[in-house]
Formats: sequence, C-alpha cells, structure tokens
Amino acid sequence: MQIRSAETKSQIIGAAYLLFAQTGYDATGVAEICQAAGVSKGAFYYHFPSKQALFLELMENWLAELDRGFEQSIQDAQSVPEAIEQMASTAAKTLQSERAHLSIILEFWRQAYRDPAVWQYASAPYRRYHRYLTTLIQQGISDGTLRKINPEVAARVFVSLALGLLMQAIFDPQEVDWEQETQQSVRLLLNAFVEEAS
Amino acid sequence: MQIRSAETKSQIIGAAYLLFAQTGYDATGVAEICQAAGVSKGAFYYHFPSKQALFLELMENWLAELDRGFEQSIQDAQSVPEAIEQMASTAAKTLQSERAHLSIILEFWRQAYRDPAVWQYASAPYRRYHRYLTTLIQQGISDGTLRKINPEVAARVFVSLALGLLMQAIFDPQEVDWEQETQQSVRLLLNAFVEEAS
DNA sequence: AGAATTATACCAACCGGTCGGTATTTTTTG
DNA sequence: CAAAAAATACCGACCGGTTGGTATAATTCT
Repeated sequence: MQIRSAETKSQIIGAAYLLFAQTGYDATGVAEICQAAGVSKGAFYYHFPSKQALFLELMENWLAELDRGFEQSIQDAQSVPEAIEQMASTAAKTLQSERAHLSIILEFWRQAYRDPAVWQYASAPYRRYHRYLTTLIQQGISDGTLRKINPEVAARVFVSLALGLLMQAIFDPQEVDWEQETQQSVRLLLNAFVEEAS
Repeated sequence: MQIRSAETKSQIIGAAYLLFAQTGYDATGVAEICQAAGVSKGAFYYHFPSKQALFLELMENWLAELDRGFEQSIQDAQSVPEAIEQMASTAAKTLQSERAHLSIILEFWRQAYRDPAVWQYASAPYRRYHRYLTTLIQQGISDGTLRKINPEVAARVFVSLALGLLMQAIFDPQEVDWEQETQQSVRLLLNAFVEEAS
C-alpha cells in the first residue's frame, strides 16, 4: 500500500528534522534516526539513497513551507512600508513557532557551503527575497512614499537585518523577544526611509 | 627549547585552520591535520588534550585577532557617524583579507551552539559590540548629531547588518564586492539616522 | 503469486584517542 | 667542562567503537 509507505517516509523525515536540529547532521546517525522514527534501516534505505539525500529533501520541504507562509501574507498590503512590515511580521512569527529547532538552519548553511546541490536550494530564497524587496522599494520611491535611496542597497539592508536577527535568535532563543525586536528594527528603518511629509 | 615546541603548535593550529575552513570540523580528521602540519599524532596530543580543545584555542586566537584590528581603528574618529563608519570599514577589510576562509565562522557558530564553553567565547564579542554601539549612538543623540532613535534598537540593527552581510559574503565570496557593499549599507543607515540640518 | 515494503545481520572504513618508546634539549652534578 | 640525569617534545603503531551503507531474508499488500 502506498499509504503506509508515505507514512514511514514522513516519519523518517520528521525524526531526522528533530535530531538534526538537536544534535547536528554529522552527530546524528542513520540508526538513530531509524530508532526515533520507529523504523528499520532497511526501510530507510528503501526510501532514501543516502543520508545526504534525506537531508536535501528535508531542506526542500522546510524552505517550501517557509515560502508558503510568505506568499499568503504578502497579498493585501495597502502601502509599500506596510508590505515590508508585514513580510517581517510573517517571518518573525514563522520562526517563533519553530524557535526550538532553528538550529537546523545552521545545518542547512553548513551543508550548503560544501555541497553545490544544497547550495542551489538554500541560496535561492535569499536572492528571491532580495529581488522582491528591491522592486518593492523602487515602487515606494516612485510613488513618493519613500525617500530617494538606493533600492538595491536598501533591500540588502533588509535581507541582512533578517539574517542577522535570525542568527541572534538562534543563539539567544529566550533572552529577548525576537518577534518584538524584529518589529522595532523594521519600524526604525522604515521611519528613517519614508519621505518626510512636506 | 620552547621555540621548536611553539613552532609545531602554531603549525598545527595553522593547518587546522585551513582544513576546518575547507572541509569542516567533523570531516577533518586529526590524522589529516597532523599530515598537513608535518607532525605526528603524538605531537598533536602532546600539545592539545583533544581535537575540541584545539578548536577552542584556534577560535580564541581568531577572535582576539579580530578584536585587535578593531581597537586600532576606533581610536581617532572625529564624530559618532565617522566612528561607526570606520568600525564597519575595518570589519570589512579584515574579513576581505580572510575571505577564502570565512567558512570557519560557520564552524564556530555550529560548535558554539552545542558546546557552552565555545558559546561563551563566541558570543562575547557580539554582545560587546552591541553594548559599545549603543553607547556610541546614545552619545551621538545627546550631542545632536543623530536623530532621537532608540539606541538599543539602532545598535541591534547595525550588529544584525554586520552578521547578515557576513553570512552573504561567506556564501557569495566573488559575486559582489562586499567591502563596498558594507560601506554603502552603513552610509545609507547613517544618512537616515543623522539629524537633518535645521 | 509477485511486487512492494520492511526487518535483520553484517561489513569495511574510519576516527579520536592511547601508549610504549625514542629523540632532543635543559639542568644538574662531579 | 663534560658526563649524567631529568624533563620536554615527538613518533607511529594500535585499539575500541562507531558509522554509512549493503545483502538478504521476512512480511505485507494488491
């Protein structure tokens, strides 16, 4: 039956997700994953050709989910600053809900640095967000909402801000309310970027 | 004599630095490090109690060097914005010179996430920079150079920007001139933060 | 039955770390 | 000063344990 098969596969991915986030890719053995998933090694290698392949699929799923969250939120924004603020809010909320397993991102980055195939998947989102933000800011400038700043650079600042906050959230999960911190940071920037009422 | 001893030790650290940056901590074997350093395994374990200890020492050295670069540059700045700009410039230059081995930072972060001892060393600098930037911005506000922004938040933005740009520089070492990109980003922010001439 | 799926047993490679012993340098002693 | 003793620095074979992956048998589903 395909139902059971699919079930075991997602069991494996789920267990691997938790273990990779908890202990890291290298330190997590295949046997360990199988045990946590309640599945044998044979089943594992029936569904995945290798540990690395499992990792890639896991990452694809994760990033796709992240994208899904974004696309829903971007829809209805009245102004450019509001759109950016909403993007930030969505990102913060998504990450907040997964804050216990954010370290999986460290694993993504590490693998991405070594394996070109992983790099392709991992780097695409950032490029896309940068491009999207650039056009958004351009639009804000031409409709007079934003001051005449360099859209490319400003977009890079936002992407960097997101990455930087993410890093800090990974390492200080409780110290600070990162959702609020994100909101404050973005507002600070937007206030500094909006055209003064004349 | 201690000279030979110190020599071999630094040979080991040097070789480990390159290999860790190239292949990662886990994937780099002790034997491999020894071979690259032209030294035996016995010598290795004479100088370091464990692979992990070597890593820690390597990281301490690296971070201390980074600090040294900063302290020299911060000295003579005429204004608060100039001080920040100079900090950014120094950071960018330092990282530019080591751009081929920046991925060692990924290793730092990963180990820091697991080992509390490593975490202490790795997180201290960024806390320090955040604190320093906060007072710097506070000063800029009280002397009328900067607008009335939240110093804590603004400092966080700068730290995040640095982390974010660093991440991107690690993954796209050639695509962009990150030294220039850093300068542009910081200037954009500073321009947005300075008090308009009245 | 037979194809798909899961379980068990196993392997070869590798890895961090140890250990008995050797070479080299420094210190002590006659 | 030189011989002896001690301390330091280094060598490389070796070990216990782990790991990703495989071969093959058992089971389940259609």
